Amino acid sequence: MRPVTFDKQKALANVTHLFWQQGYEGTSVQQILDCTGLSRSSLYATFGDKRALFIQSLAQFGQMSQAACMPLKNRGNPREAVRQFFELVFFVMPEQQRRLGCLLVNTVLEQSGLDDELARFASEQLQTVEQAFEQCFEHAVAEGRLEPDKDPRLLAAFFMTLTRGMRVAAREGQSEAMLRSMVATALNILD
Amino acid sequence: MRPVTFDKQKALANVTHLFWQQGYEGTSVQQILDCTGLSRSSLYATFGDKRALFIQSLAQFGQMSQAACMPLKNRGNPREAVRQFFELVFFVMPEQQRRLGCLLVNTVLEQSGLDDELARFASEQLQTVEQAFEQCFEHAVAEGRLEPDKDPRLLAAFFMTLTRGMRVAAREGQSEAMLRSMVATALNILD
DNA sequence: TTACTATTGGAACGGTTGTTCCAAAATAGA
DNA sequence: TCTATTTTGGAACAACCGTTCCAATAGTAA
Repeated sequence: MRPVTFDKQKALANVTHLFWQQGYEGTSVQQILDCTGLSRSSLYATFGDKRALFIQSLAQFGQMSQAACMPLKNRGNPREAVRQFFELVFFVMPEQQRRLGCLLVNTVLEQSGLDDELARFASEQLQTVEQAFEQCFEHAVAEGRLEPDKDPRLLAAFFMTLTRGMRVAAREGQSEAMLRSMVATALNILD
Repeated sequence: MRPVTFDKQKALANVTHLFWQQGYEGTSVQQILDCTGLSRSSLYATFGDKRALFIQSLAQFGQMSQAACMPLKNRGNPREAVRQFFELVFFVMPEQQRRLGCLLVNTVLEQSGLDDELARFASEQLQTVEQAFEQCFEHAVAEGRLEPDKDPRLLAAFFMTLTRGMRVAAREGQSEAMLRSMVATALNILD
């Protein structure tokens, strides 16, 4: 048997980055071949067609998003947990990468009404992050770190929506300083 | 001379609605012909090519967005002005329309990195709305309706980013009740 | 070295894209 | 009614889309 000569994971990462920049419809199979160095046959053999490949990219990106939820799972000051979440999602990466926004958000907007299955898949990944927020706040209320009149579900939706908005703003080129200020402003909601 | 038999404004409105649903790349010229009833020749004669037509759609949508800023221009309680803005942008229309999100936001995400000129044009329309927010808060501070330690520019960016996020959430199918709650939560920032 | 098998490169496919062009149709003015 | 002018319908275009297929290649095991 002849062995595969390319790194599947690395190829997928490159493709994900391409989809992240240009979206699903904006990326052609030819560009995918160029950026991975794969041949058409190899691409279809290892990943299936373009749509299947895109789903794998969404899944990979979703896992990265999950990783950014880690601070929300540490018990402690919820305000600090949320701050660290935004730090991970927006400010750890270089500006060039922050300007791409979020592949999941981009996909929801691009594919709603066109391929609702893709849009729903992306949306589900985002909801997982929202659940991490919600659990963080639930624990905080239970442990007295958050006033009991705060609604964990509403707060989670609020911060998730702010995240979505900041992803859009980042793609519009909003400055890091302004993004940081908005986080600081929003954190007052928790007091 | 032979007169034109169709209503140009109505045709543009139909096209705008189509772009709003499906995006720029997701909409084919054939679909545009079907939804307007125009022939290829008439379309190209009156609107130019697809890209030029899309720009006209963006401009039309931008004007609608400006109209929603009216409450921000009335002197009075800024909190009430902001509340009315969200009322106009999200809750006056039927759910079916709210679920489309915002053509400008959709375009920013779709076209950044592909056709930066289109993305910038859409982004500029959004910034005009942000300026309306900023002037509203500036006046409010000057007239003592808002505490002087509030930064109008930051508050404007914050509410604009919340709007962007809510537009995404609306396209994801977020309920009206939840969207209303998020507005109520955000308004606390002004206290 | 030989035979086998999975991988690979590239040609070829039908379909759709946006755009152009031209002849036919239709109306206003004379 | 006749002419002039513009709109209109539809054919035709080249370019690109995603996908399939097949023969050549290359590495492995015997």
